[in-house]
Amino acid sequence: MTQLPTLRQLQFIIALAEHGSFSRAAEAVYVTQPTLSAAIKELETILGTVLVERGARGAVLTPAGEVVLERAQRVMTEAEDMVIAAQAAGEPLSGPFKLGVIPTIAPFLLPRVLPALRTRFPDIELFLREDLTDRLFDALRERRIDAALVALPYDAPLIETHAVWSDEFLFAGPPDHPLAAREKLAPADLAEEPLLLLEDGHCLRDHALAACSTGSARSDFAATSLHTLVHMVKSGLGATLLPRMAVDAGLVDRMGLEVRAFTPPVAGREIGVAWRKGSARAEEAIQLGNAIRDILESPAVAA
Amino acid sequence: MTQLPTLRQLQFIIALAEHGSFSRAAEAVYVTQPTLSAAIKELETILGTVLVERGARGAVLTPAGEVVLERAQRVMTEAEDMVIAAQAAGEPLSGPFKLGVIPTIAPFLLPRVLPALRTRFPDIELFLREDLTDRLFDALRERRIDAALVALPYDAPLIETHAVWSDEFLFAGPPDHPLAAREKLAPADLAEEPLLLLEDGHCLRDHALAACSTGSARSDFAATSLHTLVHMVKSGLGATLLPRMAVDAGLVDRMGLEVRAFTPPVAGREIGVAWRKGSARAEEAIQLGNAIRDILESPAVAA
DNA sequence: CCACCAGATCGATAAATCCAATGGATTGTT
DNA sequence: AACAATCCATTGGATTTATCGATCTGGTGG
Repeated sequence: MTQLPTLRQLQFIIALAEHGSFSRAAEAVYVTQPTLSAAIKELETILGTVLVERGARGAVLTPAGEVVLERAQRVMTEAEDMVIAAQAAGEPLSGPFKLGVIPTIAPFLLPRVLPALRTRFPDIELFLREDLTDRLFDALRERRIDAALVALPYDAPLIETHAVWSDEFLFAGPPDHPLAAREKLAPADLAEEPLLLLEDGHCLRDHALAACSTGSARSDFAATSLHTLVHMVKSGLGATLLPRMAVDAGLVDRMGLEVRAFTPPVAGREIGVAWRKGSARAEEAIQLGNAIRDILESPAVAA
Repeated sequence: MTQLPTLRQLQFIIALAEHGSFSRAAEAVYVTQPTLSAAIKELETILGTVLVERGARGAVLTPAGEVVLERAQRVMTEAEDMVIAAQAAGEPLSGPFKLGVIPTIAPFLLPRVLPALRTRFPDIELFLREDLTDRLFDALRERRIDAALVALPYDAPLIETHAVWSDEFLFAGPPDHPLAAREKLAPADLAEEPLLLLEDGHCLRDHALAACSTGSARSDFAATSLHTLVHMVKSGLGATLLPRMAVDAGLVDRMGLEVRAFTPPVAGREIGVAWRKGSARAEEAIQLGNAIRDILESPAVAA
């Protein structure tokens, strides 16, 4: 068995590469320069290769050093992931947990579930971040957040998901809208109507368009949030599809809008949790999703 | 910064999981049982979780322990890869190197390049393994071999390749074969002929079939090696395509077969090196491939 | 009830880690 | 040309850590 390096040594060479100087790297990892020098030297002995070019102006990695650096960073993140995964396995959903939520879910879901979540997981410190799906997925891949609540389906590499519940689409239009009077109403009936939707980038836009298969959106107007969207509908600019969750949360209360469900089969979008493939907190993400489902299914508390 | 475990501790818990007993695991990693006990205990402290269920009949991992085990194994292989990559970067193509070669290349290529390879890389210890492409790729993925010489294109996940040289297909048939007399000969001309090929699993079979687009093989006969294949051709069972490399190596010498090149554009297969994606020896595999190309392009030594 | 085996504990010792101080080499400045 | 400023290597000694042998404890099965 060949001698293995120490994680500490890997940490050191990463710091050395980052700072380009033994002294400054040593400072960064809270050891003295001789300690770091000795550690690097021993790492070079173990690996049988010179990793660092020592000069009067500091230290530069050799090509072999670059190779080692890259691998060392991977080893370190894997090791850190292991620590997180272990802590999570021992005491799930405790400590800091960074959750991303898309803007068409956040304002309607969070007020409803956050209190219950805190009751169920008293040790959790939930950090929330509201952003578009694309950017949340980027954040997941870059480990800036632990999980995200998004609408599915949404194709994304290196991302895994777990469905939590279905969010039905409702028709919403001005009171005098011709479709509002129909007995039966299918999403496809909107195909001929100009649809008022959120601006590009919001997945709700794409899912709504997909729901009324051949429909096309008004290209001259687009809303930046569901709240502005309903105001635009109120102004008679067109009809739209709203997620039931937003309506239940009171999005259109006292707006004087015509809102009605579609005749079955209903259309909608699937809400789910997403996490980076291989994430140390994948199991927790699933548990969180299930907990949210439970909370949503339990009778709502009267305000 | 959270405290990180030691690679040694990870090594210990892997051994513990493997042997199911503190004493035997300690033996396996050449420490005493108290040492291993202390190390595991400290690992549990660092991770803040109980990893092992201690019982009178030995030790069993807790669910959290299983999670840690899985991650720990990944960290360890990453770390080992780092050592290998570093050593390879410092002194490329030295030490043991396990190379797989497909059967339609090995007997014709190796005698020609092995001596020169040993001259060029005197410190290498080349271990050779002859097998079908599928099995070589499995071996690459399972880290049992470092690189493989195969024929491309060949679709395989987690495998990367680097083309080395092109191996032209030649027509081979009995002397009285009607096609042998043609002035111009294209692979497509074989479409109507019954083709004699290697048995299923050999990539040469697929590449040859692809070369004469609509061709179909004789389903009643298939050869197990190129040597038996030429004997079957000699017996008048049909015609075939042979890689030029095999012919150059003397496969059909004194056989009395009609062998001729196709009129350009010629058909053939690409020979290349393959390695597991992310392999620590990817760079060496490429270098080895380039070295083989150099050797093949240099004037052949007269026997 | 008693061996027996497994793991925990203990005390001593060997080894690794770390630091402060120092040395040698190079670069930039006066 | 001498000097000051960096930078990394080295040294020696203090501290911490790892490891071992011996021993203890607590379940299991006979």
